[in-house]
Amino acid sequence: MKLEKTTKHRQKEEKRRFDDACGLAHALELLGERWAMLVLRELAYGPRRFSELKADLQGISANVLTQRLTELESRGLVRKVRLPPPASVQVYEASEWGLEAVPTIAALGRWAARSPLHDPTLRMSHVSVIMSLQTLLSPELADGLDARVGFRFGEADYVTTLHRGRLQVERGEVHDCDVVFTGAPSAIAAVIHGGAPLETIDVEGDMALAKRFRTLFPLPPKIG
Amino acid sequence: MKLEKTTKHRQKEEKRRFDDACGLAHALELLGERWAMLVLRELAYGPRRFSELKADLQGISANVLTQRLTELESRGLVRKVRLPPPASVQVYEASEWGLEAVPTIAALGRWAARSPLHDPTLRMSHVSVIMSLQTLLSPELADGLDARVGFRFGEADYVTTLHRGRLQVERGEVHDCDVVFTGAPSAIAAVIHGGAPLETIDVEGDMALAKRFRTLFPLPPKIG
DNA sequence: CCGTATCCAATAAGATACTG
DNA sequence: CAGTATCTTATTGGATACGG
Repeated sequence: MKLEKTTKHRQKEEKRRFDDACGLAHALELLGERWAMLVLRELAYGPRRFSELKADLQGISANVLTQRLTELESRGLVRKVRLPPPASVQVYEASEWGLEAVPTIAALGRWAARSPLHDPTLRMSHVSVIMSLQTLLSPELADGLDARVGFRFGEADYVTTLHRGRLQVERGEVHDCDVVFTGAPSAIAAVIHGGAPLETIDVEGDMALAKRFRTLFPLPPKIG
Repeated sequence: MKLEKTTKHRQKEEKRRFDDACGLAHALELLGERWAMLVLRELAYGPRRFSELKADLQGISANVLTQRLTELESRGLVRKVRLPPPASVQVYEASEWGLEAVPTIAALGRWAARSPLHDPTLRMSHVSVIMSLQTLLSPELADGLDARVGFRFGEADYVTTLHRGRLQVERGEVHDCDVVFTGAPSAIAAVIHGGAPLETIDVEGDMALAKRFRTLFPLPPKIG
């Protein structure tokens, strides 16, 4: 005989909980769904529009992106904002608290880079490239070095400031930089993390600084 | 007209990848599936048997647990070990590298505890309770305090050592402790994190120490 | 162009029964 | 105890149609 429907039909509202007071379990309820952490990553350096997110999160479908954004908004990680005229476009931005999770998820990325299964030749978004710089910067190697380094990825520009072994990041027009890297995100990542020749991207400014800069972000050792 | 089957039928082997070189995306391929991080959490303090995992991960089904363990094993985070006779039982243990992810996922838990949606009255496993102590310990509050504190949860015992603002953890028999807490995981968590009266659990040993100990693990402030 | 909503096929998760 | 096998339900992704 069959039990009617199922023993205890879950209500739609309380679907798929872990029912675990552990903070980690709650973290997974907040942003454990597929794509959710990657959406938050894309918002790490400022608000983005729906179509940008869809383009940079290669493979996500519009309906899933809509759902993830709605969920993240209802949970307080993301806000839906309409920019004032004349721009007047709709953007999504991470809340203060949502941004606080970013260093932790970046640390997860650093940990995963030690996996032999990791394939660094795949596509990267510009956000991923900038985040990898912040995450992999070695304070020892950067010790005593001050620099203002610009990035032009085509769809987005960043200015990063190296100071006291930390890399501060701002999105926006490149100006007053000591050196500027121009190229697709994957190409720039290949130069900085993969040891590809500097000539494969455009570099303007202090070439000696450019050469030193690319040595400051050592990949963690692969596991054996 | 319909395209035959689908435009590009994914091979089973390359199912559901993110196709993103970002370390975070790879982390999610390694342990982003439902339950995977919680399985790893359960292995944080030593090997566990299948039935223990199934019991402590309330709500997981046997087939999903089997699948998560198999996947984590094939990815190098977990090893399947048969203990030598006379025990001769099968256990699962985290690899060195797998253990390296634990502080990061614990940090995610700490972040999530600030959510107003977090319900700390739900069930906790003994591993979660011990991990919450390690994660929430305030080095400032614990400054200068040395203590050996035991926990008897019924199904498992731990000895924790407070030294130099850090809490070291070992699973195993309680002995030579300054104070020992005995009770269900949720009851002990309620006393230490929730401010429940000390009398709701068993405390043996230095009562003054017990009273101070429970103040060393402040919850992060709720957002609001 | 900016999204939303809907439908459908393919997977993943869940419940439960069952086997060595 | 340690899982498999099987069936049901939920989620995902892809395509496409729709509203501002």
